[in-house]
Amino acid sequence: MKESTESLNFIEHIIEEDLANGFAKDNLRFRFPPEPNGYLHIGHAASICLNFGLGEKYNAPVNLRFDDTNPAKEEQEYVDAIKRDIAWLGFKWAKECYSSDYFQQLYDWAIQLIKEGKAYVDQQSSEQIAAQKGTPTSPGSPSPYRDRSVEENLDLFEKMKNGEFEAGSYLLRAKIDMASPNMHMRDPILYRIINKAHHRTGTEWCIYPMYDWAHGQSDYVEQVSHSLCTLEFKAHRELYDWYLDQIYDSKLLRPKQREFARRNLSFTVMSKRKLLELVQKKIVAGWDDPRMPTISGLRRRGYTPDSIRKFSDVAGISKRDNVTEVSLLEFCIREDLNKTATRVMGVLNPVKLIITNYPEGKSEILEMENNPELPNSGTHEVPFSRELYIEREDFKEEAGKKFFRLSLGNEVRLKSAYIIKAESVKKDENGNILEIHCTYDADSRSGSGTEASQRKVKGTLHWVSIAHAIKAEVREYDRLFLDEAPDSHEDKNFLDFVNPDSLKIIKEAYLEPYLANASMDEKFQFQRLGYFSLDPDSKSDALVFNKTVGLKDTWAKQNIENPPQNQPKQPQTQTSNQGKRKALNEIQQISKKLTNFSGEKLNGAMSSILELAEEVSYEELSPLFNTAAKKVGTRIGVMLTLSVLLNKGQERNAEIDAFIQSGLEDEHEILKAEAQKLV
RNA sequence: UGGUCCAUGGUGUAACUGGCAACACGUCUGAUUUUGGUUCAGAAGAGUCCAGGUUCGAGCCCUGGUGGACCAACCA
Repeated sequence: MKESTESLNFIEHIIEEDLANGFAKDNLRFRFPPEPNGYLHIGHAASICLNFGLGEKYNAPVNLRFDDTNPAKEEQEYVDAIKRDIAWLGFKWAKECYSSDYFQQLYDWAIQLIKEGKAYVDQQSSEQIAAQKGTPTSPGSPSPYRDRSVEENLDLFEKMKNGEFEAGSYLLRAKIDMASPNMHMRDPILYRIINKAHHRTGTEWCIYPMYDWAHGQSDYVEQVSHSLCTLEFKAHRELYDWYLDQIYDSKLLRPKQREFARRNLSFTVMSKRKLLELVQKKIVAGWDDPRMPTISGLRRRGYTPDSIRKFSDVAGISKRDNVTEVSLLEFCIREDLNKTATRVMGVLNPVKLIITNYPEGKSEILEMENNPELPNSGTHEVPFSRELYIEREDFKEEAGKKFFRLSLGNEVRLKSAYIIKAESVKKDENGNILEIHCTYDADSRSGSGTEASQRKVKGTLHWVSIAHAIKAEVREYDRLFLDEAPDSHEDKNFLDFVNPDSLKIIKEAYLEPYLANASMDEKFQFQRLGYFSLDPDSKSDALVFNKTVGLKDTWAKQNIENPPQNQPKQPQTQTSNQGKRKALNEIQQISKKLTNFSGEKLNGAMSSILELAEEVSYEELSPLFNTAAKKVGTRIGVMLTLSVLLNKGQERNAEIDAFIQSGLEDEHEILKAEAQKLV
């Protein structure tokens, strides 16, 4: 068991409490229950890591159960992809299960329900049934077929099962409560007729159980102790329990469902339906497009299982709506790759550099560290010669004080090689730089131990020898959407926010020859650029690298004006994405802090209160006259608001006078002063 | 208009039966650095949606508001 110092999430608290109440640890059992109708994404990873993590923590089995009750949507392809992804994440399931394994048991239980008068066959259209269902605010009404005899129900259900009816013509429904405030309890559907081959049971069945009927019973069959799912299933819990009540044998373990919030990531979408839409509309190249938040997309992008597990761990589990910043995910992958990726050099946007005092035709082999973070990671060879490519952005004819790279008359080091000095440039008729002419210090070779080699220079550049470089394609990715939460806008479709520049293909990048032998599972850091790994599109003579994530770049940051977000909350406008909050409410929140403020902050806060006060009515304000004496800030805010109302012609009354009087008698100077103004 | 759930720095989570609000990401300094990376040292940023109550003491408990999410597929 974990140290008690470690903080637990609320699910773990529930389990600890169950254990404390006598639940046997050996009976703990979990499951991850995907529907095989799409690929797993980073949101699923949260659930996978939660369930399998619990399994590891408590040494309990975790089943992988495919919730395959709808042959119209599900396919073997998805089953395979899901298994691959979970295994890749490094988790081992105890048993591979399928809801379809329990179809016979489910059917038998359904017969039992019918015999007990708790289920009936309906034969209305879906429109009729929907109409009878009522709305969340008004009760439903019973189906005319609700009170069929047991015999008739049994007979019809038998015929449904035998395929004697058309798809959609008959249903089996549970008889619960058409007036329940919980819509799911208004005679939910148990079975529907679907004439489609199932990926596992083929054409054996033509009736298929609904999610609610299958899920809890599957948990029960597998003796899952804690059935964890996302919040939108909260309302299903009552039904989950009702179904269990009907079939539960008290000698067996009774599963319980608990719900947690799904994890959202900023600048992307996280629903299988929407991801499928991106695939089908060819906005991305497929489920495993490196821009997709799918596990397979992240894998192709170069993310590691560890980084995803770390992300899930550090993001946590709770019950509130959330949008986690992608920067957290990026932190997790950088942290991992920094320790493991082999350092290499590649030039993405080349400009030619000629070392004029380096002998023509000469080349030499230099040594380069594989990974400075890993003590025994060794070195690899990198060829050096007279003509090199460096990054175009790494040269400026005239540099400012803060530019540490190459400029005319200044020295920089070429990583793992020599110190060079830029002497002149050759340009075309449009002024574009064609060549940079440099001289090098022959004594300054890295690792030679000479005094010259240890000289401090302002910058270090990566480079590649033109004669030895290999060409490769490099694909750089940016966020797929321009909006932080693209699917949270009622008035706009998430596709409206697709980033048109999310993919940048560099057809000819120049890489050091060492990379010719790169393998698919190797991770690289292209020095000063970021982390890269091979894309499966690669051929042995045509490599394709994906950029996983860039290095943190404090230089780039200086060149972009980014709005500081570490400022104290501006009291002025609190509109944000919370929708319009009531003005008074905002005033209250600002007022509360008034006594902590001084100077400009105080003035700012007070003037925004005065502004907001324009929208406040006397009826709203007057209850706050009773605000406790010790809550001075709120009382000042109320006093300010009152002054605005009085200015607008609000008549004075006893209530108002009393409030002003109380302010006059107060010890707090600001409050007293504001009250004074109203006398 | 009903039911259910949620509300803690910019973001994500903590705070065990009430006890001076913690951690991570992000942001900003400075040092080190043959990656403007890493590492190291430090800083700013919330008084916990609002109000009332209980209490010596409330982010945690009670009451009433406010805001947000979910619920009416023969989907899961």
